[in-house]
Amino acid sequence: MKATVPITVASLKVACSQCNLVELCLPFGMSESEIDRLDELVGARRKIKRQQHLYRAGDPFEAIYAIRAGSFKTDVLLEDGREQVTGFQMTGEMLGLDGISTEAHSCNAIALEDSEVCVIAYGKLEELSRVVEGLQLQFHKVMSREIVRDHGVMTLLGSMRAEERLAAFLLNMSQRFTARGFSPAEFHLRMTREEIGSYLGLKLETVSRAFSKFQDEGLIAVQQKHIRILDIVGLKRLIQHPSSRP
Amino acid sequence: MKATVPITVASLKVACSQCNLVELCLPFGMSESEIDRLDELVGARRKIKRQQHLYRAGDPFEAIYAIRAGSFKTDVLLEDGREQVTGFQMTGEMLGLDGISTEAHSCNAIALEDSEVCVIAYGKLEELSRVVEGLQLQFHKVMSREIVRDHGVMTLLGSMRAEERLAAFLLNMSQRFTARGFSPAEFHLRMTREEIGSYLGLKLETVSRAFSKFQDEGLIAVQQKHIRILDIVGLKRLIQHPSSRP
DNA sequence: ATGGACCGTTGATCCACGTCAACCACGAAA
DNA sequence: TTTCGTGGTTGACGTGGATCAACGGTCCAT
Repeated sequence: MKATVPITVASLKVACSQCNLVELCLPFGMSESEIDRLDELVGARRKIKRQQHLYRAGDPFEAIYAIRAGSFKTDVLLEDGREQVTGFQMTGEMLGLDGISTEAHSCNAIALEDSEVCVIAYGKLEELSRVVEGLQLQFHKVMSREIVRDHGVMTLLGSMRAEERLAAFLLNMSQRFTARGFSPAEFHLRMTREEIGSYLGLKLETVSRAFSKFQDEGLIAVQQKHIRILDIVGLKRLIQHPSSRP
Repeated sequence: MKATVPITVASLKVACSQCNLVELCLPFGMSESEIDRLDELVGARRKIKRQQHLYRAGDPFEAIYAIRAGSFKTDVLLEDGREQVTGFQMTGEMLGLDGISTEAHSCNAIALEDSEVCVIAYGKLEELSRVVEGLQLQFHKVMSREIVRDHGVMTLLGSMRAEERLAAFLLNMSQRFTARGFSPAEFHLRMTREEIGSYLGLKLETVSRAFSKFQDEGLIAVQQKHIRILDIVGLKRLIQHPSSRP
């Protein structure tokens, strides 16, 4: 049951086994020995400056990326110039899964701040996941989670009103910051109101107004991109018991 | 490089190698010999009557399903009773991928007509895709395609107006019927206006009105669930050059 | 054939959010 | 420090689609 995969030792500190994101990233749930094998997977790291593209729609697909530091947005541009943000990604999350289906990326990935990603050659991932069972399962789970997440966004866009959407967004951010060891109640958004609006299917003015309203109601404190959640329960209530719905 | 997987010969006619959906379904792009190996994958078939559930949100995840005949919708129910249809699936398409991530299904799958699915035990799929490379790649592509499709729906929900959404929906249906050897211009919808509305983030009245408007404009002919597309180009134009946008 | 449930259509009205516009806050560059 | 540009806030107003309501067609089950 020994693997015969050639072990190209990757440069020292790149190792998954030494990365503190192990619990969020692809190696999650894998055994120590399995994770050791992963170290050959991450070929290189790549730094992306704020506002720069990691990849663009149409680029040939070669690798997926794990965010090591920083954050990104993914978006789709329509012919007539409209932009739809399809997601925000933070450390430990994967980028590029959309490219597998057609062997070309179907959206743009843009850094929201200076960031760094681990480059995972897709061919290598396929190869290794044939021998490391834990990797195969975890990779499938990562893809599946993306599908579930997208269904959540579809629900939000299809059946919630503006304030519910923003409340859901804030709670989601809070939960993801928490998972990364940051405060659940206080965080810094890396994206603009316009980007939030695009993601939530709203105009930036509507986002801004909803932030102000939440502040007036004592649910949060907003100062530009800095958010403090004062009443988590209140926000949750907003989603479950929409104010005025028959 | 021979596989040591136990070959449990599945009952005769169930075989993928004899299924005319090979070009749409999981075996797409695989070699003859690879497809032969698939036959052990499909453990059984299951018939689902109209309006019955194939699985429900919360059900433990054990298998994914390939639609052999009929069609389905998937939906998510919110606490307060709102329903969001997350997709419509036709023959050859896969169901249940959402369940991998948490090992429980996250949505409901309901037959829109009397249908039949191939049951693909997930454990077996994992096992077999470790030895049959074509299967591994194709499975990843299927999942990735689902992600891309969802991004398309998010774009539709987040940045298109009612008539654009419906036009996009009709063109998508037309394209999928075509891929199955049916007419691109004439087909029978299996879902209600309310289900279409839920999927598109609109109320059923709005869907109905948009259908009528398209008919008045000579783009389509509607008679209940029967649709005839009279002007495909006109529908496409509707999406690319939204009528009244600054 | 006939009654009834469900589905679809259409009209009148309402309101949540988009649009347009003015202004303000902050950070980077000079 | 001033200036400039980008991003955020707020107000006034307009509108696309939701809501409410009435009615019509189709398909079953009896």
